[in-house]
Amino acid sequence: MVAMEILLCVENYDLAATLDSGQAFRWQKENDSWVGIIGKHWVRLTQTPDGIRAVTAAPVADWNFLREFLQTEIDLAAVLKTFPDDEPMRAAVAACPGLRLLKQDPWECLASFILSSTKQIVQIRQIIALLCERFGERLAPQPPISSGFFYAFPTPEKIARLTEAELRACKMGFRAPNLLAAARQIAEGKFDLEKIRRLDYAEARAELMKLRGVGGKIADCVLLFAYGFDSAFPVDVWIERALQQLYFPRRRASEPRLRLFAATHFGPHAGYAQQYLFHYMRTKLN
DNA sequence: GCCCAGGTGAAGC
DNA sequence: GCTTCACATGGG
Repeated sequence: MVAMEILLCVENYDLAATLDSGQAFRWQKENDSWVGIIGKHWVRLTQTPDGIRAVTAAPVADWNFLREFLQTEIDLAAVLKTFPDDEPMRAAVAACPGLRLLKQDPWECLASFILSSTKQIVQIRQIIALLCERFGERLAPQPPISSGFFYAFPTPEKIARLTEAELRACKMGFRAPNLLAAARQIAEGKFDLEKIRRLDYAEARAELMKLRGVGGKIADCVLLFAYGFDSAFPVDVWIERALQQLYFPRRRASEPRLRLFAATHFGPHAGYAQQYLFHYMRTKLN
């Protein structure tokens, strides 16, 4: 039914933690709600006792874009059961039992994580906000009951036509040429983001790593947050610290060694486990 | 000023 | 294989 509002019934879904856990960078808290853009849809999300209430700025005929993005159909309890039964995982899950993985647009996710390297999450948000304001499509009509304007994430074609200087002006520093090169390859049809879906995990990872500025960590983020490869296990400074402290407290393990451990220890949904550990490390007091 | 941030790539052993 | 370094920029 065409409507501007829907209630997605879902249990065990921590909306705030999910939208604010460093997998997506464009969601803003407004009072008790979260406002963001999915594709060209302006959306306001609110956690309710029954699930998640969504309000849009324009009538929507097919709400699957939202179910897909939020991954509300995932049986989280079944995923959690596959986690190893050890003390660190128990603590990480207990700290935030409704944490979920989103399924984002591949280009937005890839571009965002190209911009993420050696940046704090707050700053990644600032860079992406600037990029969208300057080069993203202005979304009309202006959304109700909300402040400011909203923009779509700029397309590869749009970014491909920019200069490196215009990108650097968005404070992205040495990441600018990497984003520009990726956008140009995609816009010119030399790199196919859709093809990634048809590859297995190892092939898909290798394919993404052909892009300048995309190493194993960023490739894993994109595979996990946009393509749904649950086995992808991004190892960043936080996760490296977590694995080192929680699983190898006495001896130092190299990054390849940690990746090997992660691939075998956390099971088929290692990526979910990774998100719990990441959130746990970033939120716990110590 | 100093150190660090959801890293990567190149260069050195 | 492992270690070190440059790379922009801003926050604590």
